[in-house]
Amino acid sequence: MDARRQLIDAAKDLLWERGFEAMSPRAVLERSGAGQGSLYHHFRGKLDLAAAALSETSEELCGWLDERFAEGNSPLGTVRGWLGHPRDALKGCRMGRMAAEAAIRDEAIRHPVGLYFTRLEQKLASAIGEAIEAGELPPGLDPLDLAATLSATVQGGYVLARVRGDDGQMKRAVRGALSLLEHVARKSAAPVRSRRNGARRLP
Amino acid sequence: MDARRQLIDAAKDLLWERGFEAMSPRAVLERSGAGQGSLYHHFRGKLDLAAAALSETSEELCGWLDERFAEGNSPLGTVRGWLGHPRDALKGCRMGRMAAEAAIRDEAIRHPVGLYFTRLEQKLASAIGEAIEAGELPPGLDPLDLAATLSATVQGGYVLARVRGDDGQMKRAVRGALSLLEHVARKSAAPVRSRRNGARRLP
DNA sequence: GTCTATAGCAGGATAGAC
DNA sequence: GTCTATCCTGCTATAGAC
Repeated sequence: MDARRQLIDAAKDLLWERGFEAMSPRAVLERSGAGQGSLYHHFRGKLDLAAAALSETSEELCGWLDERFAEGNSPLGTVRGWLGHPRDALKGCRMGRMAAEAAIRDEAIRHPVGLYFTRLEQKLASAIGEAIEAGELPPGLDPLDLAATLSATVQGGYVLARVRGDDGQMKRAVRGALSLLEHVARKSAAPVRSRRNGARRLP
Repeated sequence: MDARRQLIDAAKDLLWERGFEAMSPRAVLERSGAGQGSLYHHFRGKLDLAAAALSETSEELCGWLDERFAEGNSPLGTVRGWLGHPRDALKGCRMGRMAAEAAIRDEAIRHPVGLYFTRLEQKLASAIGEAIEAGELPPGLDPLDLAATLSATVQGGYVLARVRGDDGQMKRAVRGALSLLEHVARKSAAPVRSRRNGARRLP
């Protein structure tokens, strides 16, 4: 039962480093230290192993999101904090990386990855919605649209950084997004701040 | 000399559909109708062929950018037009797709891809700069940062669409970006519009 | 220049002993 | 449950005839 753990851990790493297509069962075995039989005893094959590994990674990242978005900042501060969080741009995103794989069409692969982005979108959209209610952002912005824009900016930041071989591309993309938020926020800072208390998020 | 053409055309398609790792020389040969020998006569191998194919695609897309950004709209209108241009989100970006490939570390692969994004960034940044000078956008926005944000939004739109299996994600990401631009533009519409004529771009 | 034939090797999975 | 040995397939490249 320990071999299963080792196999999943190795697969998680390799999926991040190489992606699904380029992750060979052999490489997983070597890195995990397990023997051939273990892999095919615990999993139906490479795809099944990858699905298990991605599910774990997805849950870890979702857990991280839950923590991050539960902290006691203002809604807009939370969004800014998430945007500005340091990222190893040249390594790529463990979930977003799967977008280029043909296997993303397979439900077993797409499901865990999709879950992460669904969760991210929900968290962002609800923080944005609260920011609007609190007068930190102007009404007229659609929270779902803006959530998609911001998560796309980060995912695109990974892409730009990798194709240019320059981790500064992520920084620029994030700075630009933060700057847009600043500008729309400044605009709404004075006029609103009204009847509604906004939704404070602390206990 | 015709075989070379067929090979490159087939490679361009396959790189888009499957990416570099998953593009086998065999598949290229089958699709192109050429024989084994032709490939290794005209190219040193798979990587060399892929580099040639990506260079062509990159030039085509750069040419498209040149046309697109030379049209006679206002600077901000040009940016909006590029953002809103219809895209087949689930197919992915022919250039951005390469970000996930390990081969992106190879200069022969990264160079043509990087060229496209450099060109895109220049076009966007200069249009944004002109928009600022013309008072369509507020000063205080950094054109390079914003250019990175917008190209990242589109690239991320592809990623989100593919991992969610939902082409609407691209639309949302783009709508959100357009909406942010609207808001910062409205803000600057009145105050500026001053001494400088802005940079008109028609002949 | 283009073709067919084939080499050499790695990927993914299975068999069967322990 | 875990191991080693092994199978089949397809990928990448080369050889050498036409």
